[in-house]
Amino acid sequence: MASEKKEARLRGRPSGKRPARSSSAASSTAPAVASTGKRTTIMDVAREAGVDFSTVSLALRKDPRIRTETRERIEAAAKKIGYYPNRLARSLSGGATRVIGVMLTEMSRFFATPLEEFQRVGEAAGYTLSVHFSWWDMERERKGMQQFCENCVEGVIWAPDVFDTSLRETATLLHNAGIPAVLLGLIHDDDTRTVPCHQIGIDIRSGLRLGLEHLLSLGHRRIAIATAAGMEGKRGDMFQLRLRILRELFSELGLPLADADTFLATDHEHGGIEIAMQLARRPRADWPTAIFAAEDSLARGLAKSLHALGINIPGDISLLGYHVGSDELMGPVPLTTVSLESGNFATRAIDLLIGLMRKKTPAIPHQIITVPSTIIERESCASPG
Amino acid sequence: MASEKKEARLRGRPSGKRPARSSSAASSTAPAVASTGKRTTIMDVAREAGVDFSTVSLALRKDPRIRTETRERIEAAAKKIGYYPNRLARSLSGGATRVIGVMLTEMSRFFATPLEEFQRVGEAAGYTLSVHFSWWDMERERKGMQQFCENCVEGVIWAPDVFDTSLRETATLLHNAGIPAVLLGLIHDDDTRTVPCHQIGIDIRSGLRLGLEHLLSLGHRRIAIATAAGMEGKRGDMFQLRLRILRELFSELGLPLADADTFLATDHEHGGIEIAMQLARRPRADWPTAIFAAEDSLARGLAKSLHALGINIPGDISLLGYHVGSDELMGPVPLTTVSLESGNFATRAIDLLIGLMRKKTPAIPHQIITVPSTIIERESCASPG
DNA sequence: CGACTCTGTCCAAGCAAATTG
DNA sequence: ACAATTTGCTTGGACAGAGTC
Repeated sequence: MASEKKEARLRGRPSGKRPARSSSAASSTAPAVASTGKRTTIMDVAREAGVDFSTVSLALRKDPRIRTETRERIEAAAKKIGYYPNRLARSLSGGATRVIGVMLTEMSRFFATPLEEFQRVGEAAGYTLSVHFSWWDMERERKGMQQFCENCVEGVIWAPDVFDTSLRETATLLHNAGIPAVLLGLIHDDDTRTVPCHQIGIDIRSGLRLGLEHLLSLGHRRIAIATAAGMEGKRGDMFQLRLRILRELFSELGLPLADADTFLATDHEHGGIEIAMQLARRPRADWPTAIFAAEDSLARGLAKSLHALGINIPGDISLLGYHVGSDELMGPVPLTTVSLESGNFATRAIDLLIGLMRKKTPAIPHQIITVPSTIIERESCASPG
Repeated sequence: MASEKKEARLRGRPSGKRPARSSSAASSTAPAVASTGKRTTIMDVAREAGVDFSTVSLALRKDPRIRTETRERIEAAAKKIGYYPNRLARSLSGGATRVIGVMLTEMSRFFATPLEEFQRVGEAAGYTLSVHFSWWDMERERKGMQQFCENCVEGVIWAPDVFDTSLRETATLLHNAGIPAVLLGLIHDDDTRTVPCHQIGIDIRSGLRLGLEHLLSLGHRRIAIATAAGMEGKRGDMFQLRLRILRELFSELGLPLADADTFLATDHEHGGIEIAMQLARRPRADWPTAIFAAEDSLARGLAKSLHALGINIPGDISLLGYHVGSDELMGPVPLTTVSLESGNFATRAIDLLIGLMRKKTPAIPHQIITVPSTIIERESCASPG
């Protein structure tokens, strides 16, 4: 019986397949699956090299127990028959799938750079990305997370965009599955803090406040707001939120804010021209001395438009941007802007996650990191007059 | 010996774990992994329900061989101890991973809608997305595809953006692995056609030609071009290409094209204002009667800018857009545009791929589908004068 | 010469499910 | 409803054979 078993091991699978030698007439790049319909396995390599299949496993992962000469022979055999490992089997046995789950609400421009960043850092650390969109449907999000668990992802990055009570349940789901997770990009109000999950968030209020204080310190007293609060959908909600916070900050700081100085565009990308024209039609004496555009793409469009209309930045008017993504185009005037500190917050998120995945013990007291904003002074803001 | 084996089966794993009953004091949502560090398996459910683990396997997939009563008992037990299946094991045994690999060059705005579309259609068909970016690095692309193979994805969608000889090798790699693939969005010149892979592509030339012919048929004889050929990077290359083709088409159609009527912006999103201002500064007699903006985002910005400057579309000038993605915002004037036929070409790609994955035999003669363009007539184009 | 490391290789028990008799 | 087998790989331990004291 023992010999029969050994025989089976050498044959690989029980099907009466011809020994590999017979394929020596084939081209050097063996069409592993396409012809036979069966993927080549470690057993095929073992047969080809004349060793036990476990030796192949050890050799291919450069285990010191295998002599160099033997290893090279095995590697040659593997290459010859076009073998590559089956990660499913490897993961099932070894535990690590090397997959990170990424749960986003939608593929907005806002997440483009973060997503690339997850890939860049993840790839360097040997991870692959599994991406899922929820479209703000919490049930879809939960199901996606469930799939992440079933697929044994090793970590999850998660940007739900808005607070919802279901976040707590989802976080618990992940926690029970032993999967470290990083919640990305929420504002850190009290509700958010109760979600039991590591968090990297943005403090919109303090960023906007920083911007206003910067303009105040330059001597501006009549500051206008430009935002795309007229946009539809969730994106518009975010601009609405910024507008609301800005209004609160104006009153906190004792600044007046005329309705005429609250410019609401319907589109953050192409809305700049509307605002520029509104401004241009007014008598110069009735201009604010600075505009705080609560989104960089709007600020860039505004800069281009003002420039095209012959309005000088910052000579005639100062322009301050605000952004939470990464820097992009400069436009006609290098834009002074409120920016997240220490580069990209997406990088911090993926770095944190990879750290959590490495040490198997997920620190129970969840880190809640608020990425502070900073002013990047370029050329679009100056003192008035 | 047999009884010993049975004992092992019932115990599940060899570690001297306490029977599940002892956890009955725990909360209803059992913290499966978080406490023990071990995931609950089908064996745990079996022990809880007092049946064999294979019975659990059958019951959870509603096999008719299992009595309803037993099944319900098993389902209750599974729920109680927080069991969910391990797809790794399921895939290893059953073959289907239900994962689609998506290989993109970068997370540009261009791919946002397609990516969401892959998720939407894929999710409906029970698939999950594994996303990888190559950043035009063909070696990185090859490695990513290799990983897709190792991870046993069931299909690949692939948008390399530019033709490269390595595409042939990569296609062969996938073919040898028996993984159906759809190559997305290349122009179908002769080089592209030699890549042994199903393809869904865009015929830029015929789309642009259609646009020009539409303007001609409306009576326009002096047509301007607007494109963001001044942009940097790969995106700029694409606009350069459109510009080159447009120039060729002008000469083929015997149309004059003055340099003054070739508007080159440096930014497709905020470039509209520059062009609008250039136009506004000219005497009215020196205007073209129509502008063909070779990218919808540029066209929208241009529409907004012209509108803001008091220039009437299409009364004063007609504006024709061009796009290969999905429709977005309308702007001040609903834009007449050259669009891909039958909706979204991304949908066609994912539909094709899912079809290929279903029938295991990948049709050897590769389909090369060129998605034709069509004119969507809205309100921004009219006859001149 | 036997007890002793080493080495290089092999064995078999896993991993968590599906499948089939 | 159960038992046995299968999937492809990892891994700790077993086990020869060579080298050392």
